[in-house]
Amino acid sequence: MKELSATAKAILGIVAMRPRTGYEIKAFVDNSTRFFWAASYGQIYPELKRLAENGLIEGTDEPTGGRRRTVYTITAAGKKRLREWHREPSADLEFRDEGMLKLFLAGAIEPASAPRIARERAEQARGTAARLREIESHAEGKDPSSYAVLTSGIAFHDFMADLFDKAARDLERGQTKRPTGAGAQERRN
Amino acid sequence: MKELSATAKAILGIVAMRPRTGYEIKAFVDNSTRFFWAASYGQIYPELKRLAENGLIEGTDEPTGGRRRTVYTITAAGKKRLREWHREPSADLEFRDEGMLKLFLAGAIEPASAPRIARERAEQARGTAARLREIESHAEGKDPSSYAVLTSGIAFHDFMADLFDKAARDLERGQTKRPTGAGAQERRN
DNA sequence: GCCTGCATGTAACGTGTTACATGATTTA
DNA sequence: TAAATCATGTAACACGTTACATGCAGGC
Repeated sequence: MKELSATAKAILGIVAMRPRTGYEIKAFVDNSTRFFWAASYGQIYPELKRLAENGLIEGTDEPTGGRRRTVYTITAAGKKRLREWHREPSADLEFRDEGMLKLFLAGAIEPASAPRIARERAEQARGTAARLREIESHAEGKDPSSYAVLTSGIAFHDFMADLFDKAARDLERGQTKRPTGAGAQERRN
Repeated sequence: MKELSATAKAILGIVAMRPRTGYEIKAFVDNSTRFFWAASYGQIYPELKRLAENGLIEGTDEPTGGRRRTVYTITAAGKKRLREWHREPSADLEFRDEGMLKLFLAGAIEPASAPRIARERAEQARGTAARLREIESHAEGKDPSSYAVLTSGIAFHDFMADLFDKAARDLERGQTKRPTGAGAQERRN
């Protein structure tokens, strides 16, 4: 039995919260972890099968009328595996941000458009923060740690919005405080 | 000539800053855009060929002694393409954060370890911020917009460190301020 | 003469998204 | 009865990383 991918662990963890079908897992991901951990049907269904084959979860047929339906429950082995994972060091966060990329390259493309790019990115962040607040208001994962993550997500996107607004203002004024000697040196680390 | 991938645009943009070899592009990415846009040789070299075939960049052989070396320069068509891209709406930022995932699932795995997870994640963020400060101190991309992005990256990781430290403190005290009625309602959006 | 850095490339692999196919149940 | 939602699944494709192969140049 090979290493599990991080996505496999995410699915395993969600099943650990309470038994669910593949469809329910997708719905749960879409309105909770989506912003830091997404998953598609193309991953979920094959992964559920693999986890079941490895004895980490167990599927029970629970049809609703004539509609087939398999509910997965975590096993003792699955719980053990999750606790092990919890103790291992985590991978660095990875993110790709096309807005940042555009802003970074603005000088080589059209310097004058830099403030606009920054403003647009700020707007995007505000939108995301608003959607997270929406989720928070009828929050499902109500235990302390998942609530902490939700709150952090909101704070994070609020922060990004402020950051890009500030960058836009600086760029508009042409006051980007470039590293011209003293100023930049005194605060390294 | 099909759509360019976002990575293709990143490479095109870097060539637009000044002519470079594939090797130099990789080095540049590794110590500037890496934290919001990474790229590997496996992408860079094939992509440079494709961009050249499409007439967006042009490769010139400039060997150093007997060592073959191709320097790529942006063409007029390439510049045009970049300006078009600059005007299109950007994709949402996407990020995956294994530390956040662990924290989110902590309640279903081992609630008592949640503060530790949060502290570790904070430590990681401090490390990343420190590496960015290092880059900032001998910054290559010195134009206002790329400098703004670098500064933002530092502020971002500092913020993440504070965020997770704060979450850790709250979780230690068991004071996670859960959405118990009024408090949570009054500030939704 | 050896190691590090410059330089180019590819094959294999793993991961993830999109689009499609199928069909039952519930609600308007 | 039509549309939305519950439910499962896969095939094709796109994207990215890792590991390897190759070879020259410069400094110790």
